[in-house]
Amino acid sequence: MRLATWNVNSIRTRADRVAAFLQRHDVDVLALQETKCRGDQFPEMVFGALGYEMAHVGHSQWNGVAILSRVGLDDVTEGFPGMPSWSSREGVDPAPEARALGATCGGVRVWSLYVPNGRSLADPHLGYKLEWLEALRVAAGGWLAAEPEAPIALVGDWNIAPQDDDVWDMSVFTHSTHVSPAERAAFQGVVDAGYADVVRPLAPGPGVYTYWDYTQLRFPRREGMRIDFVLGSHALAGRVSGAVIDREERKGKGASDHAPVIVDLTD
DNA sequence: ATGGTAGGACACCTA
Repeated sequence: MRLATWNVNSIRTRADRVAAFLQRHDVDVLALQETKCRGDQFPEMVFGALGYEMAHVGHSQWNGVAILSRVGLDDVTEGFPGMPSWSSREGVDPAPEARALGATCGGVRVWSLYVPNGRSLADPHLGYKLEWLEALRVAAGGWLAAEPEAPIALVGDWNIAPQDDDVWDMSVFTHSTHVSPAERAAFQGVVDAGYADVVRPLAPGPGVYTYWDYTQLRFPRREGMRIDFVLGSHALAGRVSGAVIDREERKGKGASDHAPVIVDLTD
């Protein structure tokens, strides 16, 4: 089974590109983030024609996650138990949730995750991000406590660069989110709950990234960040036979600012 | 301290 994750930055703008990607790589399951459309706007026909079932949770403007699968799509769940809601906070404008979608595909429990962007170290969104990750740690730890050998993949845009090598220049990030000790500890918390980064051993850094800002020629200058991850439970990690970050997808006009991450699993 | 570019409900916010 071939599993991929991609922050697509608008599924409507890039539906054809995603379709071509699915075919080029022979992908079985694709988790998408930042679909940026309502449920009724999702281009279902494009992917249905290719034999994929899909589930998606959307919003008019931001966020939005989806899972496409041609190996079954069962037990679809919006959000994880305990997932905090930004809009429940007082004194701040409601922001869209639509950040987590789970489904069982080909026997693997797949979660497409779009971790909140902390915006800046002083912004209350960073507190929300940490709260969200803590709730994920608790939920994901609970799944393994109940079933230690469950094959579970937590995939998506984590908005965290866990290691210094995951950004092109640490000095640029000294007072920024994505690299703060608190965010890195939150990421490590999920790892400690029983989920390993299954891509890094097969695509080690430095200089290996999944995201390049659209501005300032970051991509041609190779100034990127590794912030998209496939974290796998013990049972899932033991089945990983390959991993690729498809840097080619960041090239050319009409590219997302993120590259897809692809993992091969033995049956 | 700002700007650069790209997305969206588009002249303004978010990434």
